Amino acid sequence: MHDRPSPLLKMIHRLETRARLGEADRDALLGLPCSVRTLPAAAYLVRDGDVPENCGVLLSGFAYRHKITGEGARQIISIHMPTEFIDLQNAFLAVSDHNVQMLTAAEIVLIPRVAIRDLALSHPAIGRALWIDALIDAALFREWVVNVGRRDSRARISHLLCEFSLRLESHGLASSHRYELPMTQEQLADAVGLTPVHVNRVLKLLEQEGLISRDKRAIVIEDWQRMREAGDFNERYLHLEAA
Amino acid sequence: MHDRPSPLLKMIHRLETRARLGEADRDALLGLPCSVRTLPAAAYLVRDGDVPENCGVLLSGFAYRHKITGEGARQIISIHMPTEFIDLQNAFLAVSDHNVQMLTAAEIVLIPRVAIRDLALSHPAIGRALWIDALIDAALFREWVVNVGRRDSRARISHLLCEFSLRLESHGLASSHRYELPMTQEQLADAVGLTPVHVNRVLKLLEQEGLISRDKRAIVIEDWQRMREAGDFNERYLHLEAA
DNA sequence: CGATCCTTTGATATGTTTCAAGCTTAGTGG
DNA sequence: CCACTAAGCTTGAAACATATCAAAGGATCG
Repeated sequence: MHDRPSPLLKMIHRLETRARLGEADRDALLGLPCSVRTLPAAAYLVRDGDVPENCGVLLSGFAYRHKITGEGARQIISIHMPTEFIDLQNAFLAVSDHNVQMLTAAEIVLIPRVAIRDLALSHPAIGRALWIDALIDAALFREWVVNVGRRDSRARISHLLCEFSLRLESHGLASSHRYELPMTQEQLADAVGLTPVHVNRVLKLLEQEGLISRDKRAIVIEDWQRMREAGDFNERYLHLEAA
Repeated sequence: MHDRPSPLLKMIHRLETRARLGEADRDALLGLPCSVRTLPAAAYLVRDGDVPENCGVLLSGFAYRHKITGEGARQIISIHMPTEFIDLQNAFLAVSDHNVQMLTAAEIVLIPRVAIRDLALSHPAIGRALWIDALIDAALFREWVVNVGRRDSRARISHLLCEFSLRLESHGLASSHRYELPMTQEQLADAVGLTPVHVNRVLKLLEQEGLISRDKRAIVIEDWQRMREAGDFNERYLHLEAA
């Protein structure tokens, strides 16, 4: 008999940076019932109003959450990278209040919501790690409210690009403020509450100012200090030290 | 010897609507070390960058959370009513990423963060109730991102007025869509990402349209159905059934 | 009863959207 | 391997929603 390595290994590793896990905690996590699913870009995992049976962990690729207004406008609410829980709230809330969709082709691990919930409640160290995860999630939402509510277009976009850079680096997926932005300008627009046309103009402007350079969707932040200022960016809300 | 009734009674009662608590859970909550503090309107409880020792529960009055941008603009992020936790995230995250300020004079109960944290991790039923609380908090942030990102001024303000109405009613603090809005138009503006001048004009408009009526800060939503439409309001995100 | 804070109103300025069209790139089938 | 197509990006001109500036009018509270 021979165990395949759990698809959750990397996620567990990330949780260990949040709270020290014991042997029993690790075993419990490894024992979680789960199934891996491969989804193409743009596939929905959860829809607004669904009553999901699972929580998803992103293994590879990028995902995003969004809502559609009555007018048909879309607002992207968060962007997720590998090893992150995409919809932890399903563990405790019955009905989903937003959509979860793939930004790129992606693999996700599905874990029954009750399994996650029971683990969070029965294993203090795991509970703690999940709490931190969920609370950082909420901290990002708060910052996005500010971004979209009180910053002009240049700052909004700069802020998002800064956030993306630091988050990717903290996941070990980029360095030197250089990365591949996995979204179209239309999606970018929906993340910052602007039109795609205007996003295009602002990106061009940032490039002219020498703050960034672009090649297709590859972004290089050429001057991190000035970019931080342009985006009114302060990484405190990312709570990177909690990781 | 004679115990004074715990100031936390109402909050505990609210938690019981989230998860069934046993005798031991209730005792643990009642045994929580805590102190009551009375704060005047506009007093700060926590400031961005603080490392708070406590979590606050609102006993009476209203509080709000906000952030200030580098340009000096303020964005209000949430508004809190009696029995709610104002800053649960302090239990698990060391440094605060936003300000918590009183909207009106208020009484708050301070509970040491470690006490809350240990309780959340050691008592599954309490943990569950707190999880639901925190996740609903996050659900409101998400809706606010949408509100501020993708709705025009009329819808934004209508949405906020609808949210306020339902939340107050669910707390037993209002009925018939009639309530006292505990904020100035400037604060309203900071909650929806507009200027106070424009908020004023939109309120006037909503009044002319017969959707609301006002007297000082007393609001009556005269036509709930049309107001819901105007605000593109769907209460799903409030997860009222979880209560 | 004066002073301060809030609300209301008008005129003008501006950032962003909307509309429309051309351009580039990547993918697909002949 | 080329031609075709669809998707995304870029650009310009005009329209519009909201901001800004400025000042007057209420309300509230020592």
